[in-house]
Amino acid sequence: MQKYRDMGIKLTPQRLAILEYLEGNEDHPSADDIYTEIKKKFPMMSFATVYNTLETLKKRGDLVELTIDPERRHYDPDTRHHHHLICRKCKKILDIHRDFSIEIPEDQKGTFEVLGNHIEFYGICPSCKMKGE
Amino acid sequence: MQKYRDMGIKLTPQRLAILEYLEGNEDHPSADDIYTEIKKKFPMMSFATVYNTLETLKKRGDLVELTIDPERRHYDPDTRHHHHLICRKCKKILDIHRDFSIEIPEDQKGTFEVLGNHIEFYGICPSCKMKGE
DNA sequence: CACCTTGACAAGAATGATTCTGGTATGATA
DNA sequence: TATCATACCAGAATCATTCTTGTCAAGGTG
Repeated sequence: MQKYRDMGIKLTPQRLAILEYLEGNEDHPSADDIYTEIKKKFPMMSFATVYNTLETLKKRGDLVELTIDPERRHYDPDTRHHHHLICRKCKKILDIHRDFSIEIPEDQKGTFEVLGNHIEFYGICPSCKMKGE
Repeated sequence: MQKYRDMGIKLTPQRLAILEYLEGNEDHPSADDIYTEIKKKFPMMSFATVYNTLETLKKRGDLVELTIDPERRHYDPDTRHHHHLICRKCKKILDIHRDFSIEIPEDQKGTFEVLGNHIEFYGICPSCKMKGE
């Protein structure tokens, strides 16, 4: 996240902790991951605060919500356009920074205004491949 | 779905109703959509039956679960490999049948075994564009 | 066709992620 | 430092999905 000196958002210790946790984080944590971690430092932390903060960051465009796991939402502080590689076994999510120029041909797109895209690659990660048969 | 004469699955009126509803359906319904519709014919229908049947079909490979909407799961009886176009406003989901040859370059993929991919295009559908400014 | 076994059904309880509520506390600003 | 908007916490509420249990019926067999 940009230096927390941001503008327009009230800085509280809880928010700072969340911002710090997210900064450079490439694990695509869930709200629960964040809550559990932050709670170590702030035992009074409430789940509502985590969700509220995530919502605020999302609205400001400093956080992206991923809809990859049907069980729970994951969050990605990397707001640059990129794609994901997901392990079918351990569910780990990896970033793919690469531009694939994909365009829907006119005849299928019609007047649908395409604003963007997101590719999910799925398969088996190295460590799972080693374990499993 | 292939002619219900399938093998290995016990045919019940409830299942037939669900199969019929799904046959050729391109609306990507949620469990609730299916439940609500089938309930008209079978007022005794239980939600558990819908979920059980969907699970069974999924296991047999006759149904694909879509993780596109963070609110609820959607189901697609079209099991051919294809992609989706999602309207940011009305959340409508459209099919894109087109092969995009996308490959992750070796240096990023490493020994990750990529089995497939799914592209989500998002934007504004024609009817929403017309309504909104 | 009658019987039997297995698996499907309904109803409702349980679970778990996310959202909401209401009252209190605290940054940011003057 | 006083003010005020806004964030915080705790817990309740919501809602999709899963689980449980007792009952029943589909499909195969004789």
